[in-house]
Amino acid sequence: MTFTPKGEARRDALLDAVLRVLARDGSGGISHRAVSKEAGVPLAAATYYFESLDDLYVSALKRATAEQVALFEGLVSGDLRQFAEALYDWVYRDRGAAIAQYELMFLGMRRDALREDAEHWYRSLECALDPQGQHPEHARLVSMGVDGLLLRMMWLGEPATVDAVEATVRDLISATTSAS
Amino acid sequence: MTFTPKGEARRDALLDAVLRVLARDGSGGISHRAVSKEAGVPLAAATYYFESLDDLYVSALKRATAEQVALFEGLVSGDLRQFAEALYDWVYRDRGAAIAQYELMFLGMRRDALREDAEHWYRSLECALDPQGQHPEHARLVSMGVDGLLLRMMWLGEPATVDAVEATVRDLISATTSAS
DNA sequence: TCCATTCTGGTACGTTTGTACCACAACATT
DNA sequence: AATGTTGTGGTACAAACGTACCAGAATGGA
Repeated sequence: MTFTPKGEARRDALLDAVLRVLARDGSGGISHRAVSKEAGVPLAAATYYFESLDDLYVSALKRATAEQVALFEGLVSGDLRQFAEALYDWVYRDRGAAIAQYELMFLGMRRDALREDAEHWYRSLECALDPQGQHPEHARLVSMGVDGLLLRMMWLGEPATVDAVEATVRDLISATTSAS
Repeated sequence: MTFTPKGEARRDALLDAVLRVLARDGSGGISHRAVSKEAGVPLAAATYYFESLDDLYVSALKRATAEQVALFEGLVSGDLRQFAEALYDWVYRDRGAAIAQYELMFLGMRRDALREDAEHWYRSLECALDPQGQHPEHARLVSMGVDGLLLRMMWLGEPATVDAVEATVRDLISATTSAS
């Protein structure tokens, strides 16, 4: 499974397209034809670079997850403002993409091939909250809250401002500090 | 769209089948044929009682959501043990069904027809935590934590015992009490 | 330059899909 | 008993699907 640079580029274009289709139409919208059309490549390219639809699917998820993990891990620890901005941007900049990420999470629960990556993504959230690993129990509680916060943002569209997001994160953190 | 009692029973059987297929194969497994086969009725019944696949889908979600809401609302307020047991049973008794419920949540985010029900389900969690509506901000934070807890249970299989679930809920509640 | 590998893009095939249709059985109402 | 509504189940069909195939273009090392 080794490709030329140009081939690799086409492969990447297909993976990008998967994420766009996913963000636009949800997981039901994924098909060889839809993705290849979105990527602007012939149908056969999708079957040439990925041995099955499942492979295409899983590869795209792995990359999306890795990007998300990198985003979380790139956050300066303790900078709540930056953290809140990251959450805000992620959900509201492209709501479809954020929803897709969670849809993929649940897809990962049903596919062993994705489970490991999904757990990694999940735990990276904890690491962003507790980089030193000094308060694991605290991080655990806060990450639960942040997860719920993200769902609420996607769903209800609130908190609707960066400030409000930051305030909520601050509440979650300061609140659970006393219990850790 | 009114049906005879027997017709109504068949309709219900189809809705039940949707939930079973959903729990077993995920949202991608839903089709007229799969559902009718699962329900033990001919294909045409699925098209007779539901004007489209979307209608079947949406109707099943509405019922599943309503049941979930009833479960939450039936909880005796303040009885954390009972609440923890409800969460534990819901996730671990039939993990596929629990995952399906969340998959449907995300489906609801993309379909206006489901949005209202989804929000209702979501808010019923808050009501279970704060029946009197006396501490809305507190309930908001705790419900976020419980949401995250549910995801973690589905995903990582932890906390793995009723006691541990209860302890976590207790932590979430007592912790955020100080911030409300 | 030659040749083997890699990549291209069009086409084809067998399945499964959503949905429509229809002849008929069951039923309720008069 | 007659009649109109409602439910039944088999079948049909066009579309979309995953995937396989292949003739040839492009590419890179000998």
